[in-house]
Amino acid sequence: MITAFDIVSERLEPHSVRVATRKRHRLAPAREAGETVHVIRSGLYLARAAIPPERHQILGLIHPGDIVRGQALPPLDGTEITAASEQGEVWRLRWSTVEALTAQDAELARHIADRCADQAARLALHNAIVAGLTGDERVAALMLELALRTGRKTASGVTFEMPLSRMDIAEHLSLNADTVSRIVSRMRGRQLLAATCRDHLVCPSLDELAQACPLAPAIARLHGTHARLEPVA
Amino acid sequence: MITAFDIVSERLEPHSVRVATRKRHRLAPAREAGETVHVIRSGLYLARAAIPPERHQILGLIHPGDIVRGQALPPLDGTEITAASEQGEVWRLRWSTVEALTAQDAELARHIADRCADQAARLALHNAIVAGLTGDERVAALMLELALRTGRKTASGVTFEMPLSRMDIAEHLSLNADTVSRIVSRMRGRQLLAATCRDHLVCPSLDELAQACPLAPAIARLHGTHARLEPVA
DNA sequence: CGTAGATTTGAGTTCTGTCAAATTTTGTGG
DNA sequence: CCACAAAATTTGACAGAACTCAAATCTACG
Repeated sequence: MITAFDIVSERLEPHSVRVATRKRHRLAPAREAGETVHVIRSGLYLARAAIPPERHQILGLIHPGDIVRGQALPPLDGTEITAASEQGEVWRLRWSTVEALTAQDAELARHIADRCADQAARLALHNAIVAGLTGDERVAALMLELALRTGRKTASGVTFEMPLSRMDIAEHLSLNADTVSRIVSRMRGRQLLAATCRDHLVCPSLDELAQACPLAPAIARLHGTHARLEPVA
Repeated sequence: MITAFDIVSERLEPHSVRVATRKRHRLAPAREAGETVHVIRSGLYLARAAIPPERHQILGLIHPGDIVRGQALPPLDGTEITAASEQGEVWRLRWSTVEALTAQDAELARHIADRCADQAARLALHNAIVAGLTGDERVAALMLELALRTGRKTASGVTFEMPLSRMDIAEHLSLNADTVSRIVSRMRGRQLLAATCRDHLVCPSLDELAQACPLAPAIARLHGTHARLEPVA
């Protein structure tokens, strides 16, 4: 099956610079002169910014398939994209190149516009999550998102990578690292989550996790019920 | 001077349905089948959604010039656009129409893509504001945004329309209506704001208001230092 | 002028943040 | 492979900001 991801990849690849990243690798997007686009191929990334004085804020999670142009990031100091996963790959190119290509290729233009709209919807949903839910519900939302995106069905439940530190989670969900720790402990106690090795979690039941988050249906619709999670036929 | 707004308007007008709105008028965007686009001509609008059970959340403020396609809103129940201003005008058309037009017109495509990127940047900035600032700072951020967008220089300072109720502000900033009331009272006490008639506020000094919000520079960059606010030459 | 709705304000509660100490994990060198 | 230092996480005690509930005002409008 040819996906939108494939089409975008095929068209942009010849004009892209491949960047292999390791954890904490930082990409510096340009907003204006020589505006850049980053196309995420694999791995999880974070858009972050500094809030004066001495604070950091995660603006959003960036997943494979996402297309991030510099102008779509706010003009905050220290705005950058950092790799959360141990390894990942990003393609970098200039927005002017993308403009030239989409002017010739309506299909590409459509896929890129759709991608940007989806990402805007995710940002808005994240607004709703942070603004409208309790700490516990927010953490459940994040776990659900990662489980749906990267989880794999195993004997004990859905196993997924958790590349974010407590501090990252806190900055993403507008909580405190200590509070996040408490909430995760509580969730382990309620059997909503279990740790396997470090950096990996198991969710025994996605349904129960979804119960813990009022906005779970919307998260599922935007992050997809991944094929890997379906019972094997 | 021909602005991007003019170009977009000129091209889309023949294909649009004009909608004149009054306060609390609700527009229902379609996400999928017959996906809609709303082009804001005048007035302030709110994107809102319901959070089960019995809660509402404002996803973002929508200003004149903004282009809102259905797919850029999250798939939450009760997602809609409501008019905040007493009167406003919106043009409604189908996204498929916009796609057909942009395929023929690279300039239009560029302006629309830029607009969507700016709006994404605003969403991300709003994330940072709600997630990273105190209640007082958030309210200052909102007041600054509205003052920059719609303010006019008068003898006593910058006068601007405040079409949002305390409840709206609370839902937008993730606070409680009572708390918003307290914060605004405190700001009046500190001379950061004063009320003229109902629905209108005066800010004696935008600089002092900006001092009260750590992210003021980014807000100013995204919402512009409006010409009306410049001292008359 | 009177009523319905919005706003303001007070009192008490709860959740989360702050700080500090204990514990676990990770990375490095022997 | 083990020991040790550095970093991250967990947990407790306390403080503070924001929420809830309720009553008092204020405003809009018929």
